[in-house]
Amino acid sequence: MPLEHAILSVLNQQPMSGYDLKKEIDQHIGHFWSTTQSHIYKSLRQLEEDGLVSVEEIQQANRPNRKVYSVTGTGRQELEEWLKTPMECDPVREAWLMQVYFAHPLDNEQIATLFEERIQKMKAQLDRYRRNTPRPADIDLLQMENERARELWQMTVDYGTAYLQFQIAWHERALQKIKALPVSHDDRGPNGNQAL
Amino acid sequence: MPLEHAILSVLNQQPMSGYDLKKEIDQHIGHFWSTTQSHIYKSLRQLEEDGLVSVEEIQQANRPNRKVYSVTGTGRQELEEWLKTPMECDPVREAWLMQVYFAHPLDNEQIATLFEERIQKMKAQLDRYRRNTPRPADIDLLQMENERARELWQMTVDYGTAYLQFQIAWHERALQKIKALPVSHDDRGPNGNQAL
DNA sequence: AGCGACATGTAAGCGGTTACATGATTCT
DNA sequence: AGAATCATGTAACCGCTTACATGTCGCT
Repeated sequence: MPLEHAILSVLNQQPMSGYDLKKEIDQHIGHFWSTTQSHIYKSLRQLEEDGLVSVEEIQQANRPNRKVYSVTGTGRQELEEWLKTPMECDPVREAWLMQVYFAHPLDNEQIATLFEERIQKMKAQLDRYRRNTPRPADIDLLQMENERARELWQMTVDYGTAYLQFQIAWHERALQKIKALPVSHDDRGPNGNQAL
Repeated sequence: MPLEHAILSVLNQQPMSGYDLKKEIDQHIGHFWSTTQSHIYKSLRQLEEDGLVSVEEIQQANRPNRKVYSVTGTGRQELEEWLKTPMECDPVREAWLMQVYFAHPLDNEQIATLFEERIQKMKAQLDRYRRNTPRPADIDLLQMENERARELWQMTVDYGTAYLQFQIAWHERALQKIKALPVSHDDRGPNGNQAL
């Protein structure tokens, strides 16, 4: 469903093929929503079935034909309604917290290492994020129609850094707590973890 | 996969049935990992197929038989390896950011409303979260073997509040930016949104 | 009489990913 | 010669959810 709305939104700005959609989506919202070719083609088929988009096949010499999709009237209605309906706030759901909760058979250093490695990974991720998302100077290259669009886009970029910084900060605070944890009474020295 | 490891971890503390697992999981990690009966039964079957757990069917008079699952040797090995391997940091992925990015055809007040409604929802969510997760006083009721386990559990609870607070704070900052956004040049007064 | 706890599951669907298939053209 | 770009998809799987099916017991 999320992808279908993204597709609808992009097509509303400009009709295009599945192939183009992939590039457009990667470029504009890829920093918070990755996707795949096959999923796009699948969603496109669904959208067509539901009458939200229409296709025009364009003959091409020397390369595969293109299927150019446009939003229909119904599609535009659906899009408008989606845009105006605030999204649900998903409940907290973090698989890695399982590891924290179930870590009690490990000794403090082992748990600390787990956190340190995650912190390293997240810092690397933040670095990559900053390198890969275009900065204000490059924005003109992604030709955005207006100032408004550019600022909204910038907000989505900022969310990513803010989120990663939050994660890193939380993990660093958590790491301090781990180090101050009472020593496991399961701990029998270097050969611990008898609970496993 | 995440659920399977949670099951393995719980069973490692104490063999039990699928029915009991559901309650145990809800109680202990439900604040960051919701699940369903059917998913548990399915995972249990998978774990058995993979030889990570074994079953013992217990005859009961006057009520359905129970199938009590225990972790096997292989299961314990798998569990240990999982516990010591730091989890991946998933890339940012937030469907609601789509709405932010694609909101440019709406006028400022409409976007602001979207944010305000989300903020309200998240505050309600935070309230519920605080009410529903047991506080330190109640912890003894969930009999946790030791101080260590209790503190790790507390960390997972704290993550939830920290996360929701972060979200709310980000949205509030974003709301201010929205209000300062240049007026849409699509804006034709009260009957705006000609781009839709 | 009706509901919730006890206890097991199946079937279908959802949104998504991974791997694979095809085949011409252009760039290095 | 080999890789990237253009352009379409299919099939199988993943983790998970929703809805449904079955049946007893004890409480109100």
